[in-house]
Amino acid sequence: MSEHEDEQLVGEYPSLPKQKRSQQKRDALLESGRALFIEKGYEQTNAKEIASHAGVATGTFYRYFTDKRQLMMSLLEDQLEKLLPPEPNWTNVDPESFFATLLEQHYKRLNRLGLHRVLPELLLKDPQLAEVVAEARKKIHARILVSLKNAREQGIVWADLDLDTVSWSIMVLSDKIPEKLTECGNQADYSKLAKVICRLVFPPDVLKQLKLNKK
Amino acid sequence: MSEHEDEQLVGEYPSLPKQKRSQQKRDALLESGRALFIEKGYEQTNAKEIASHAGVATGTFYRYFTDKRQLMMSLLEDQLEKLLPPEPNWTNVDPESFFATLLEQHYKRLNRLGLHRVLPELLLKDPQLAEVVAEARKKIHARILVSLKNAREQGIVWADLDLDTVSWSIMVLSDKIPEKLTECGNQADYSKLAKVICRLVFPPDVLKQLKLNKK
Amino acid sequence: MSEHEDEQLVGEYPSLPKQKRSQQKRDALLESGRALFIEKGYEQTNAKEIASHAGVATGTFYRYFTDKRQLMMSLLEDQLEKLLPPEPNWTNVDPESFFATLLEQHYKRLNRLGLHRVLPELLLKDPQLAEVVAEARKKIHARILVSLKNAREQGIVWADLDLDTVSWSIMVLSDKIPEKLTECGNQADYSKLAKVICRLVFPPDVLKQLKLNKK
Amino acid sequence: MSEHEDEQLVGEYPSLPKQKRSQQKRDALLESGRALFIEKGYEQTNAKEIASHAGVATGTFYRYFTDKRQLMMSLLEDQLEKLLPPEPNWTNVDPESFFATLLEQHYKRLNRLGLHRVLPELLLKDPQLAEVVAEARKKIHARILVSLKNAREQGIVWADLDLDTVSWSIMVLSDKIPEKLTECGNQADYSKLAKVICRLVFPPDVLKQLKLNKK
DNA sequence: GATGAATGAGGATTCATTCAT
DNA sequence: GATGAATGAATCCTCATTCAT
Repeated sequence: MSEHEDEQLVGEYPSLPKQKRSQQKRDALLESGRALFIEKGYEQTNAKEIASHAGVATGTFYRYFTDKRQLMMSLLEDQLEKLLPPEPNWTNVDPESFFATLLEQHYKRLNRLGLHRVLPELLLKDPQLAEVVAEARKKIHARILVSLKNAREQGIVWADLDLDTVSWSIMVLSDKIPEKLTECGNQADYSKLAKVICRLVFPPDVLKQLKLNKK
Repeated sequence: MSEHEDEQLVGEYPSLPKQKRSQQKRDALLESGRALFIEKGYEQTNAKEIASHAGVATGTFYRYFTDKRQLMMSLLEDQLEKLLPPEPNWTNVDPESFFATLLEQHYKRLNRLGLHRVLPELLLKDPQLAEVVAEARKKIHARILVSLKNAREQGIVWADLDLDTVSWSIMVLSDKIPEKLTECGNQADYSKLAKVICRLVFPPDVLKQLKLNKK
Repeated sequence: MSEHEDEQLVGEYPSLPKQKRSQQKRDALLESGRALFIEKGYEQTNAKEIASHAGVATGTFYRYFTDKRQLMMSLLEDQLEKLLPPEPNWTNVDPESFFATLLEQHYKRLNRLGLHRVLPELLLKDPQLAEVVAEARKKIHARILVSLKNAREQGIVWADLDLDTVSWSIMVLSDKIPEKLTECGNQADYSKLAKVICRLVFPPDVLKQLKLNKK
Repeated sequence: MSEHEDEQLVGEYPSLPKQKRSQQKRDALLESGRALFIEKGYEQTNAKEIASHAGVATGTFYRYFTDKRQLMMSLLEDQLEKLLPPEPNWTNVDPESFFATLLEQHYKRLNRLGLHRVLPELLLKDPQLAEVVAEARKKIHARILVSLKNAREQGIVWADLDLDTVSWSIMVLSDKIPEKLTECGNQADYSKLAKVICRLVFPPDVLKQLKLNKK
């Protein structure tokens, strides 16, 4: 057998759960893994704990996952794509409100996943997983970039900024919201940050016009 | 040298090395710790490896540090403050070049430290250390904020943005440079990012004026 | 069986063994611990040895005991009270034979426990355990004292001796039998020591009378 | 070199200290060893601590002793023989006062040595040392036995007791004084125990006569 | 399928002893 | 002689993984 046999993203499941009870157990394990990874960190959580938190025996864990790394991968697979932002139609929205709402939603999703707290640790130790994450980030980045390019074609974004850099900046700032809220403490910062992001994208006069359009 | 000179934040060392050879060993251990933490991750590195990488016996490690956590703390203490940005005089510099240079320096420092790759992992598991880091970040944030406030008094920054949010954004974007360079691959992105940051701070006409002043 | 039945003095076990096989392993570990403590001394025995002597893996030891100290405590708990002497009815027994038999039994019990050889070492290093042992000794002392007091009320013991001191002396001499047999080598010394003890308790004429009563 | 080269009692000294400074250091080490053995137990004390308590470097310890075992042996050699009781002249003393005084002195010596607290631990792990101690005890036992035999020739001890057992009992009870004082707390128990011991030796009428002789 | 007891390699740490200064 | 830093074998304990029930 090749050492690389599980180089598809998540590897083969020890068994493909087809029945309802099985699926429930697998879900319980995923959820317990997520909760414990967030609470105590990836490294500090072991398979036994995940199993017992999910109300199953240690051995059962290994029926559904080869190890906690695979469970982690499944979590990521399930959820990373949920972070893709929607494609906005700039002429229909108030960009500041739009970004503020987006940031809040993004923050809530990040918080629900919670994984952003453990990811950095994992990326270092698990290059395969790092790739999965990088891929997801590239998608997000690309999605933002496309929006910006569309907007530029409409002549509504700064002409002198590198859109790739701008979209990357938006992504980074969005990702760091949880940290900002922790560091600065103010729960209503979304609109402030939304304003900052809008400045990166729209010249003030354009922004004013867009707001008027909306109303 | 006073016996108490480094009894601050990190607690007492198992032994305060007084002799030159000792200091060399301690330094070798610190450097090995740094290198291995960066290379393999904090969790994946153990005291034995650090010692052997530094060319000393396992026991010697414990002569100088109570455990690898303390070594980590020492690394941070030694180096976090080196990340403080200088206080700029906006009327004397071309802001874009200034930021580009700053970003490049910051990137090089981060890379030299390398610790940014292991920090996230640690912050989760070690609240005491998290505090040290948060403190350092607050200092950096504050330093940037002060610069911006001075600039605002000179009427040279956007009047409608929250400076706290702007300075936080600058810090976050700076910190993520290593990641950007990895993700996007382009080593000459500093000026692009510098432009983006300048847009957050200076209205375009002000910026043009500042550039002229410089010349 | 109640889950709480042995949560007394020794604290909770890492796991309360419920199954028969488990109980067997736990017992095997206890027995191995006892044997090795006696053979090599407490300090000289480690968990790995106890486990391998019991035919289980090191980790299994830690499933049943937090450390060897707890195993020691369990041994003591199980067995100290077995050393309590029976309450004699002086008018029904030949005191010399009674004591001789008692001494022999006590000796055999001590030998079976074997712990008397390691106890002194432990008492110094483990005050909690020292308390357990002191408590047991106090019970034994008290039991002897009660017997003597009853006998004195019947007017059959020396009137001029301090009964507390006498009962303490009996306890001490009994405890040292193993040492005496080692030092002096004579296995049939029980009756000699019994005579000595009888002299501490009964005036010769009373003793003669008691012997007659018996016959 | 033979593995048995130090089978004389204490082994060869790494160096025979002839000079005053050396002798002082050696004494300081012995005293520190004694103090720490008593305070923390033999096993719990290490060479480094003994050295530092004596105000010398670790290496110096090994100049004077091959290891802490040898230091222990030296302590015993120096002091065990001090425990030999004096030869009494029964016709000249009040036996009860004599024994009471003897017990008190013995107790004080034991306490000064303090070693009785660590001996049991050692005897088990170090048969060579056990022999040294057994030898010393035999001497003490013999000394008491001789006294008793002399007394018996004068017809002043019980005729029906085994003198060997009686002398052994006296030794054991004497050795346990520290424990009795701890267990029972009464510092003035010497005379009570002296009475008990006298009962083992002298018939009451003889004792009365001896007391009269004294006066 | 499910269980959870058992495994044992591996990490963290200590300390008796040596030896360069 | 004296020093104390350095050594590394040995110990304690954990936990990912297996497997008999």
